[in-house]
Amino acid sequence: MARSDIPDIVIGRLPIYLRALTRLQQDGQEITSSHELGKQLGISSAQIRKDLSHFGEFGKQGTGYNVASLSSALQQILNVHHEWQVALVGIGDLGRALAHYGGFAHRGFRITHFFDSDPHKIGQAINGTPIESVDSIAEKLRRDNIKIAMITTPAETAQEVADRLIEAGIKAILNYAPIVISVPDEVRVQYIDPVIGLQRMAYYLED
Amino acid sequence: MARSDIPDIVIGRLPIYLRALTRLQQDGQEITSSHELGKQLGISSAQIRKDLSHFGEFGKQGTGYNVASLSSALQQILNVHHEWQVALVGIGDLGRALAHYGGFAHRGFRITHFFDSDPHKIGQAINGTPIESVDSIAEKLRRDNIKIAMITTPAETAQEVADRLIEAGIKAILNYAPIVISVPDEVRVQYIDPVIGLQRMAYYLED
DNA sequence: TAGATTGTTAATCGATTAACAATC
DNA sequence: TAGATTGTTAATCGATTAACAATC
Repeated sequence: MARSDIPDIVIGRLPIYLRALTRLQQDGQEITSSHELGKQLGISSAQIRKDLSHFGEFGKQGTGYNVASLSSALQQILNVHHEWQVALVGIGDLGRALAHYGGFAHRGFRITHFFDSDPHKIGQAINGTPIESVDSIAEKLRRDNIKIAMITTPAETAQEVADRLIEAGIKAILNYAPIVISVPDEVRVQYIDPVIGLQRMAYYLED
Repeated sequence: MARSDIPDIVIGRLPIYLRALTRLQQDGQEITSSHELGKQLGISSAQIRKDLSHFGEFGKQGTGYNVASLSSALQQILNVHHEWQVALVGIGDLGRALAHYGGFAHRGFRITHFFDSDPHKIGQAINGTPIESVDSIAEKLRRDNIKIAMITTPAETAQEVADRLIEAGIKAILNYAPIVISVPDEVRVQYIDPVIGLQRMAYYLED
């Protein structure tokens, strides 16, 4: 089945499955089933089987799935079986926290490029790598063929930064700035805004 | 229409609308339309009108919506017209970054309680408020009637922390730990894991 | 009045789930 | 063999969109 024929909502669940499988693997569990996974994730077993069926047959009737091989298959499908280098723009508290976050390493990503516009920050080292000027984004990212970037600037500069990243050939942006950015069709954007999640839950709270 | 009759997916878009309206308001724009909002957000105008229609009539034919009053209406609907106090458990780099983040203040939330299990951190002040022991979660959150919490601990302790929070009467959890936690039906959980977003986008990248 | 935009209906589209034959 | 679980089909369910009367 062609890459573009598979619903994006299915793609969105694959990383969740992968995360759960990795955890099972760490716990030393060798076999699992769509029922067990579903119960753990709050997803129906039928949905898990249907989702996986878009990509092939990974299970064994009567038994279930081998945790290691399904995990490995999902890594291949998601393109995270090797490590992507990632650029980070905006070195504030959040940017630094992400730079120090150990959770990227074994899940397919490593932040290798840091950019900021503040002359006081440029030249400072993070994880041994110097922070560079946003003016050099195009040059550096093209040189190293970087395809993924994270934006952790204030909302006011996020669109401008996005424009520079796109000019530099970036194809995937994780945007922490609380604003929707406009990008060409071939560039993907994911958003992280904690307040969106909080407000969504506040709706259901008694006041 | 009753609270529970409205699809959660609709609720999930309201904070996006509110965020865009707040921005328009800051820019001094007084009137907008479902078409303008939709174009900005990448959502169809029909969907925006349909979503809003669950809650009443907020526009004027031929004109559109008054930015200030629609914004205010959405704040009321979402229950963020007053400020919620929020507890934060896990004071690592990410916890500190959230504690210093200025973006909660005018969107309905303020972090007022900090917890950690590390004796070296307990007693330290953040924003003038001391970090307290996770052992005092139940006591402190019940005393102050806190309903919302954020978890920024490692995955290993997230479920245990969630259990404590639920025991303390918390009804909404924003979970930054990369693990699905199990909670009773009356408790809502939202997840933030940057790697999930990165992996989802990696699928579409050429390798 | 002419133009624009809402709120709403009905049609379309797509996602989820129930059920089961196949089979380990 | 009996029990369990997959992969898949068809039915159900729900969400999105097109279209338009109402009306500012």
